Amino acid sequence: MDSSSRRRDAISLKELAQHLMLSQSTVSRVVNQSPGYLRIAPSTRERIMQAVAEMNYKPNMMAQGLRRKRSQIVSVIVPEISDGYSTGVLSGIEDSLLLGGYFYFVVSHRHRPELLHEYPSLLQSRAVEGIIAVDTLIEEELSIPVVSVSGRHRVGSMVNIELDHQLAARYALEHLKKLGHERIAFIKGQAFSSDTNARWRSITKVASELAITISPRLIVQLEGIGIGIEPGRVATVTLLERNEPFTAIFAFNDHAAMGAIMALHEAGLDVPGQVSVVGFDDIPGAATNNPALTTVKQPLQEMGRVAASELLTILRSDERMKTKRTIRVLPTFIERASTALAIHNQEKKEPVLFRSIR
Amino acid sequence: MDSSSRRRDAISLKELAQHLMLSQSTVSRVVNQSPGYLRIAPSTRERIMQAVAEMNYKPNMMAQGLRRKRSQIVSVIVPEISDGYSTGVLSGIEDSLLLGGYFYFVVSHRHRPELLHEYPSLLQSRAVEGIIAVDTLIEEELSIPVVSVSGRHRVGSMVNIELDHQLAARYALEHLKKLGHERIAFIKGQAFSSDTNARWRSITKVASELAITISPRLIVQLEGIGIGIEPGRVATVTLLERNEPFTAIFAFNDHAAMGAIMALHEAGLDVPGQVSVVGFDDIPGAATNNPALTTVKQPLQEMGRVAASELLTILRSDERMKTKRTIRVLPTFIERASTALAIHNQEKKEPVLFRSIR
DNA sequence: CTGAAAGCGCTTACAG
DNA sequence: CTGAAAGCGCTTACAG
Repeated sequence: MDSSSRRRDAISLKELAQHLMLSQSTVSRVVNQSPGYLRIAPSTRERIMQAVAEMNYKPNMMAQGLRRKRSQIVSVIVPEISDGYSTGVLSGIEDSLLLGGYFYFVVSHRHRPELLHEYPSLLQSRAVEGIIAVDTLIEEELSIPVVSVSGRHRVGSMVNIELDHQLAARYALEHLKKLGHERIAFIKGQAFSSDTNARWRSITKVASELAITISPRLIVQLEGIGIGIEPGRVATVTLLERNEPFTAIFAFNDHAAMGAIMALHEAGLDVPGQVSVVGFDDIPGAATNNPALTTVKQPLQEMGRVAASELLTILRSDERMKTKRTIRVLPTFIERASTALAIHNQEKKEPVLFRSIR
Repeated sequence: MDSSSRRRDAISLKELAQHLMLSQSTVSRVVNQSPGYLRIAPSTRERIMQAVAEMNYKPNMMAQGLRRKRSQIVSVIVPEISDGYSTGVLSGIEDSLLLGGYFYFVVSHRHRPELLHEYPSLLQSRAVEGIIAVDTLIEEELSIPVVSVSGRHRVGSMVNIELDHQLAARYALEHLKKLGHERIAFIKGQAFSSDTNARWRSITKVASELAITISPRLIVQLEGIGIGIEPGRVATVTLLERNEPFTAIFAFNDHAAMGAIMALHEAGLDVPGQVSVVGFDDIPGAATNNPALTTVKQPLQEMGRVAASELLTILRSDERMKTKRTIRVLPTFIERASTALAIHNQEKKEPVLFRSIR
């Protein structure tokens, strides 16, 4: 039986100290390299470090946390964990957090108000040191720092990681304009989605700069907390029923774009032959979608990484009440197969008119 | 300023007791409804409960954990968090766990051996009470219970949640057989994937029952820890280079199936016109893939839910060293657009021969 | 019916 | 250079 397969239960500082015939204080100091650590005799340090390794001593984080009043835990709160968006951000968060010696809880609220309300206090009772809110708006004022990823917070939130929505809108709109699209339909985000308004403002601004007219009859909005592509499909059906001609759709996110494409297909329309569709996010399924999605890519992992390292910075600096600030990250634009030249370009300056589906 | 917007810091049991002019013992007993709770005067109980609500008392879980030697935390370990598979399971896990009053850490090892080795002891030092291992093989023997989702464990693991691989193989193979496919290619899972062997055994077994011959030259295997569809694409390129005729591919998972379709397209082959492709898992992108994937669906959420509730059961029963057991869950079969009648059916009993791609 | 006391496993002034 | 002691916020025998 080699030492790696032998299983001992955790050993305590007290036992370790006894074994070494030293006080807990001394052992604790060298284990943690705490101030005063250097004043301890090198030979003693040596002995201690050796015993730590041999006996596989690991401090009990609950005791440590209780004493130091730091749990070394943060929490990430997302709308829905089985969603490409949250998941990309989470992956980036993990990178930064573990390097900093923190673990994280993840909780998802699924847009249920009770959960959204309960979680902060539940987490507080868990002595969580900070919160990263992904695409969710924290209403209550918390006594721990929160950094949010694309969710502007009235209160609490110290740092906001936000996409440069203006650049995003410019990418998409210039692309469509270059392809000759003039009648562009828009699928706005759900009212509860924290990005919805910021994104929409940028779109209208950029549209006017580019002299693109937005017809109110070509604006639809995602509704319901349904996950997946269904909300986008429904919105597009509504759009088609309005019987207002358009040659392109700019969707709030990739799911909505996929749903739009499904509705378009169901209505017998070709994408991108008759209608071009631009998505947003570049979630994993975007590239393999039918057709592959042209989309504005958010650097999700990077956003997570930045969020986590900002939170750690706040936690390390004792003055918790820093000034609020926003960190802007840049989108990129991915051209794939769901966009093409507007049809009236090849024919005669006249957008296609769709008959109502029903 | 109403009471909901006023922010107080956490109040301790001691302070609460002082305020009530009672001992901590008494207050603790009623807060926790611990044994002896009923012997306390109803009027006292009343007073305490009221104060708890008013002063918003929440026990400090670190102190509670230290004392009770229970952290009320478990950990989920997955290969990669931004992956449809893990994510589906996680979503189910959350449901059960939060109901039981547990929070969970999630860590992803990304197939890096150091991480795989380090995490168990890191988690142990965090006083995690149990581990749910998703598609990952824990090598070391742990002193805490682990339940695994589709990963057979030599050691440690108490409960295994496993798909009925035989039924899965039967679904896929019968489907292909019915469509007239006789020369079926197989993309096996990566060597490190814990499902690979079990699945393959079931496939060979069912194939022989159905009198389907598996040609060794039509077997390829996913390689590398690459994420996404690339490994499947590469494997399929290899397959095509072998120049051995086939009319269908049964892929290890949906990602691989998508990669296979990409490689097939690149080689100028139509799916499902010339080659049918069956996937596995039914991840979110499967339905919107081009073409939409016919696939064996794993009940991922259910698997997560069951895993979590089994773990909670073990944690609640003190006799930790229960007998090992396996819980089998059932797949379903989803027919979509990536499979069709074999070509030799329409023509003359002769499978298409592909020329080498290079 | 209720309380005083010990102790979970640590850290950290304070002292020498 | 090192140690004794207090205390973080709880729970739980033990006692009355």
